[in-house]
Amino acid sequence: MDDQVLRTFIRAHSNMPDERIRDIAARFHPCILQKGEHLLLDHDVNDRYLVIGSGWLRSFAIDTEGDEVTTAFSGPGQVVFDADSFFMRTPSKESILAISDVRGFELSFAELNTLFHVFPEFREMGRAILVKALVIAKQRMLSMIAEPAEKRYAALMRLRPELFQHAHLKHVASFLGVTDSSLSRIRREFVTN
Amino acid sequence: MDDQVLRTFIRAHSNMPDERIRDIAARFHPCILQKGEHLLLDHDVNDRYLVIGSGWLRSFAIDTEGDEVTTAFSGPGQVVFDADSFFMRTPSKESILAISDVRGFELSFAELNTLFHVFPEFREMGRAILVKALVIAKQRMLSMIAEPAEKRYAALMRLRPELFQHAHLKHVASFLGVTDSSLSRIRREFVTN
DNA sequence: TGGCGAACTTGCCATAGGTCAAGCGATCGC
DNA sequence: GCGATCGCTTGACCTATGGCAAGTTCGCCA
Repeated sequence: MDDQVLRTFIRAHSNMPDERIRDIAARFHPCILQKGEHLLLDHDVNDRYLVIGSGWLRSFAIDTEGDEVTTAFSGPGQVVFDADSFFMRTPSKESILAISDVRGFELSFAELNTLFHVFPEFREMGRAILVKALVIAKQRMLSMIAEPAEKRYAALMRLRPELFQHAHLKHVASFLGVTDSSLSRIRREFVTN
Repeated sequence: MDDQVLRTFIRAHSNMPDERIRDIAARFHPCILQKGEHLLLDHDVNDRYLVIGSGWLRSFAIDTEGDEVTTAFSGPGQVVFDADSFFMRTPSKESILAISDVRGFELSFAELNTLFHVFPEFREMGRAILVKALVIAKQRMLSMIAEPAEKRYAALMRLRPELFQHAHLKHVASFLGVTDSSLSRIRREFVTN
């Protein structure tokens, strides 16, 4: 598979010269997942740092009631892994599942660390990605606290409309922090108004 | 001021030999803040990476309604800074305020980066701290979605009881994602039961 | 092609939590 | 020492969202 997507990804998160980007991209391995396959299973140690070329994945945790809570949807041009498990080498508290056929490029923890060591700019990029993940988590937190479900839905619709083409509404619902029934009612308002 | 707290902090987040820890600790500058003083003001670029020796700080953002939402309380032995602003050199979306007199040790962005460069183990520690912050944000997210306010309050009471000695209840309320009235009612249940 | 199950919707009712305004005790400035 | 202010509580009422169960649509597979 062509690693154009991968190079674009690296370029988007750093400002390295193209040659350096090519060197780094060459270290990744192609990865293929079929719809329904897991990239990571709850309780395993995450050892796959995946940059998505095509397809979508869903990350989710199990809450105290035993219900799934979707924590992320990831699509083309995004990286997906559980930072906690991956970097701390601990059993993961979430699972990551392919919700369509997926193609991409991946690295193991050891490989990523080697690259971090060899290319300081790539290490910087790694940090920037962590910081961005943190920003996203904090923003989601804020909107959970301060915005009503309807506004959160509208924002998601506006910012990530493609997501609705690939994910089931009940998973979008748990991502938004509402039940599927409530999401259904919210959507009705949007259609009729 | 004695930098014992600082060395304990470094030891808690890495496994460097004591000598190395001493070298690193020596690079920090003492920091003193009076109650009511800001460590960081909304819209400024955060350039202070503070390890708290004594005292408490509150981090908060302003929501779309213009109301404060408390995003963190930080006390002795914790580090406080806005990762987004600090590492990305962008205007901060939150403020950090001393809610009691504070003593600690700080580094600027430039100084931290120099240390990261000189001591690879310290750089690892920096990453571990980012990852831990991300884990905390995700856990809070989960409990926001899956737990009722009463359970979130009970958990906070259990895990960080000291916090209630230093923070106003209305700020604890916005941290828990409820109004001060609701928190008051929740607390009543806990007293009478 | 018929039937099953999954995804989604909907109605009805229950409830957690929000809003607003008032009360109340402690603290602070004068 | 006294009024103003602040932090917190409380009551009355309201709204958003949840829980549950039934209904609908649709794709998939026997």
